[in-house]
Amino acid sequence: MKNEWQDIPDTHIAQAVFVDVVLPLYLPQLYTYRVPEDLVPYLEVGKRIVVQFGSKKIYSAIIWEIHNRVPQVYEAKYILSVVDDQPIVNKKQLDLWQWISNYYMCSLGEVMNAAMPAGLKLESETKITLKYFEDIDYSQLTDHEFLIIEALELQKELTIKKVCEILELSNVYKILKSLFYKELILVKEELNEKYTQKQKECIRLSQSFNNDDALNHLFDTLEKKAPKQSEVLMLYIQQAQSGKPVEKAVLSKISTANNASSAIHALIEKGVFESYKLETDRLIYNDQVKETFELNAEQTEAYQKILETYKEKNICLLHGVTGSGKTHIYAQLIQETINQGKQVLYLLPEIALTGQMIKRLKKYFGNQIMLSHSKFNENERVEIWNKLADHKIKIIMGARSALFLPFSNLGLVIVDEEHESSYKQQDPAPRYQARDTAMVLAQIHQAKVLLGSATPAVETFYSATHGKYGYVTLFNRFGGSQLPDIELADVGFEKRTKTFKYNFTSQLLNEMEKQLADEHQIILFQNRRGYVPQIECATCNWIPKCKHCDITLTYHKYNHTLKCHYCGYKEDATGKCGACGSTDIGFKGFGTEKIEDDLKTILPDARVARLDLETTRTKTGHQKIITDLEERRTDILIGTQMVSKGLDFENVSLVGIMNADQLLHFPDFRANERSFQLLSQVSGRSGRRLIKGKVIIQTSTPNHQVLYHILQHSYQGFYDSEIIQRQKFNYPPFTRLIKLTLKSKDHQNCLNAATQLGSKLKQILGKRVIGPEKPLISKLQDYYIQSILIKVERENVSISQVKELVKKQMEHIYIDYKKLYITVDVDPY
DNA sequence: AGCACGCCGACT
DNA sequence: GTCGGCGTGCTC
Repeated sequence: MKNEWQDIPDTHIAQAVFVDVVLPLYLPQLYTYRVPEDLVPYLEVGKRIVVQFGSKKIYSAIIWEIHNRVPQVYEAKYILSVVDDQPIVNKKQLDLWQWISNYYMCSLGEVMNAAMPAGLKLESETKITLKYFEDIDYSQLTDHEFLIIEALELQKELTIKKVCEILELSNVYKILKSLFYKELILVKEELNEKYTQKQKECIRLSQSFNNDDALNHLFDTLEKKAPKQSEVLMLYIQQAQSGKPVEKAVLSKISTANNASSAIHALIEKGVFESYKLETDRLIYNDQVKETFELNAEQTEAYQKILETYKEKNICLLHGVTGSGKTHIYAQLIQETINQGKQVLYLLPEIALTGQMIKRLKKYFGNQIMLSHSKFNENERVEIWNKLADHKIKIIMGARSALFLPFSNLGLVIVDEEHESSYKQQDPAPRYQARDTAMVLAQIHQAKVLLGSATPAVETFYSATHGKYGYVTLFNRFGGSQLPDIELADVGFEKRTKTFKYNFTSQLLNEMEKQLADEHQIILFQNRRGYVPQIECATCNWIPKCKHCDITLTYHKYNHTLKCHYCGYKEDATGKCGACGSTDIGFKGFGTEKIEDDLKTILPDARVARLDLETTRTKTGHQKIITDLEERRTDILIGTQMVSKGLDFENVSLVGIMNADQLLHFPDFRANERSFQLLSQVSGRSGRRLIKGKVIIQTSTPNHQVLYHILQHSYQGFYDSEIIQRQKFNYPPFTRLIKLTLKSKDHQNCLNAATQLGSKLKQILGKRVIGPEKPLISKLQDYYIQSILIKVERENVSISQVKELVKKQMEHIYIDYKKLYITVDVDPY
């Protein structure tokens, strides 16, 4: 017989336990902590633990790995506690983090920062308090110290940040240290839970009044002496009949008494009511599914085809024109997926998240669906996170960051408007492309992906037509509305014939007058906000530039300022040349504000509105402009990019593109693709069920390839000519790009570092390396910029090896050059 | 990213 | 001579 005692020790030998953790910091590695024996049973990958990092800071970190490898070169600190009962980040999420960190060349800490709502990341704050309240020898104090003590006598507790504010200093450490050694203050690190459950105050009858006799008696006395209280009590009883808790705020709101809340208080005082707190959701949504939907014949066919391709492929592109009813197909697939008990992620570009489509899906799916976007505050984000983790919702509709939510059982990921450049996060790291990351997420979950677009990204269409993705089309416009007529207006020609006035060709202007006479509405698209982009001295050609950036300042007429759209720098427009003092200042180019102004002269009777960053600063501003147009209080809407997305207006019959040239001639390999997408999309705003729309594009290069394909409404034509260019010049989808950006406040330092890094990379990668070169914007916020582009072919080269190599070379550069920052952007946009 | 330590110039 | 500036390197 086996000795039972011998089996046990192997696993139970007291072996030190360590955890590798992810800290929510921009640090390249994981850190190893030791776990006290009593906490070992609570360890689990994905749980949060509390650790001290550095000499004082305390953070919550995520457990990445639990192991027994004793660190050889340093003594590991002990973890302080385990926060969660259950892992807060599941294994699949961590797999995604790992992939993003590898592919986009960033640290796990950076991914964690993007992935978790701030409310779930705990960080300590240093707080100081007075040690003694009496017997302070003020004569021993410096001026600074005195100020702090004085503030503490009033406020009890101060954060480091407050101390800095009081002293108007950036570095207060030494002063605090001195106070600490004088034994006047105490310094503590406090870890504060950021998330708080929202509470609402509710009212209920106290026990002694909760019977008919007492109530009747009460009514008798109140009716004469305090009619308001009587009314409030009556209202309460009505409300309470539903069985739901009665909110104090609701009660006082529905009461006709003008100060009902004081009546409620009086009743509380009398012991009739009791007030209590109820924890509540911030996210309130409809309970019932309100609408159903049906697919028409073409949609049904497309839907069937999608299901068919899913038998072989996991990814499918749904290529459908605007208004062809893609939403219905999405809805059908969502329904199908949740019927199988699986979750759905529906990604949209941020700007589209305010549109009508969301309202529609909410009506179909009621409380099974939830929105997640940047306008939500931290507490709301935590609630979405928790709701999904607790399986209280099945469908998430959100912007790119929704990828990071705690899905456990995804069945379908929809990426709508898949070509949108806002799927790519620019800054800070992780610089991920949400569409591509969504495909990886789906793979982790064994889920299907549906990419939807009317103008697919060239890379996507390439994959779809080369058998990598399924491909389904949907081309008939819903409700039988037709594609708009598109015309080009030749700016060069009209300038020569002197018919070009105030940035309008006569062709566009005549059409506008005609449409207005028919009481139709017009959208004008100008990809530039402000009044005019530049002002220029007519005498010496001086152009005002930003002090901190290599950017021409934009003139804004409404507050008479010159503004840098990159760093926000502002200065008053003096009306004088900064070089020669001449007052003969001219305008160059034009923005949305200028168009609005000009229209007042040209079409004084038209009601004009403007939709751009300036007018939509406020939350409600955006919506007001939209509803004004919907309800026909606006005749002409002038807008930037914003007008191209997610808006459908019944009565808009004309879209004017003020200047297509700046789009078409933008120096970037995606300029053609962007132009085609934007022009198609803006054109799609014109014309609906009853009206055949018209689009007029003003350009000085009417022979441009892209415009030709726009006129033909031919995506295929555009793609065919574009893909040849991409292959010829080694651009995606034939290569992968890695862009390195070097920044330094010292111009020479930046240039030298870039040159050295460039030549080192060229030694190994040869002509795959382009640059270094001065980018279009060569200085931003006082930093000089150089960029290096690496084109890596898709076949026969290991991209991960290239990445390793780049990393190594970057490390060398960091040793040789100080005060230098390098950012890496994989698949830049 | 913080934070601590160390070196250096501007003042009592 | 000290105070406070900022530059550099480390954090398990």
